[in-house]
Amino acid sequence: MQEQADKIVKVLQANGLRVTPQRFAVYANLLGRSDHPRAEQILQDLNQAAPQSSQATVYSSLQALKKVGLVREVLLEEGVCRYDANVDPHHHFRCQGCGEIEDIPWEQLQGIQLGSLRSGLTVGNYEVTVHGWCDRCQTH
Amino acid sequence: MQEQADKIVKVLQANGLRVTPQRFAVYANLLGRSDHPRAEQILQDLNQAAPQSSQATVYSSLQALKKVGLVREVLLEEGVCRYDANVDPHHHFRCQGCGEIEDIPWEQLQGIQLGSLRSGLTVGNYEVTVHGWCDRCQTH
DNA sequence: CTTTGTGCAAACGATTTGCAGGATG
DNA sequence: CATCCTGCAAATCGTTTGCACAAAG
Repeated sequence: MQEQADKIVKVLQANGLRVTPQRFAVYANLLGRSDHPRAEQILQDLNQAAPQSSQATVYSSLQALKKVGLVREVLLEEGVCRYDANVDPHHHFRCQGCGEIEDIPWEQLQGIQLGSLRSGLTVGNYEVTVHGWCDRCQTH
Repeated sequence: MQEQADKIVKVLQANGLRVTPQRFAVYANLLGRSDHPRAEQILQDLNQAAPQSSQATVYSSLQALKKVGLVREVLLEEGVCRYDANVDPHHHFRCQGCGEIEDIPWEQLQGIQLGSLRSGLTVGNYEVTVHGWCDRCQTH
């Protein structure tokens, strides 16, 4: 636990970010969950027991973390921005019933051929979004 | 042109939508462009010469068109909802420089194997989003 | 004539900003 | 001790809503 905390501090510093209790808490919270929360959900989670951070600070922490590449945005619903501390390439599955978002490991969707894209386009990265129904929402 | 207009009227009716000048204009506008505009851009385009529609009506027209499946949303940027009258399955390319979004024909990204998804998930549809740089933005 | 759409303005939710005080390196 | 961060409240952006009037089928 302490070891984990030290590691987070080091990662933040290595990326040129000052380590403040709030920023630490936001990043640690995001690392500890895989449900792609929105800023608001992180805020509530942090302040559940005792006030730890303000709304504006959560937003700015997320921006800072995003800028250095420690978190990324996940955009799968209209007007909703979710965050993910898993920055390794992976795909997403979104349940059309409950809205839950689940990671799909990179290796599980292989065989994509990007070679035939129109010339003139330079590919940086790509990802697949799968829409469907999860276990609990089979009765659509 | 007139032929095209008649066709649009028929499509709207076939989908159970009343044909109003505003709704017609929104759909025709979207059909005539491939740049995935936001609601606001459609509004401005329509009212460029003379007032044709109000903001609220553009939004509600888009909702109605979306509900019957004549247009779809494209979500590739934070907090921004774009619209597309091309509802055939296709993928998207987004330039990280200028933000331009370009369609990628479905056939151009083949070979995706969805078979190995975790059991319990039912696949509805999927799409690939490619991030990169377009012709004009090669100097990143 | 019944139902649905339009336009206006106000309301809304999510995110951003300005600024003064406080903490970090 | 210079720089950057925090917290508050106000501002902003895109979108939605309530309601009275108008138009479509």
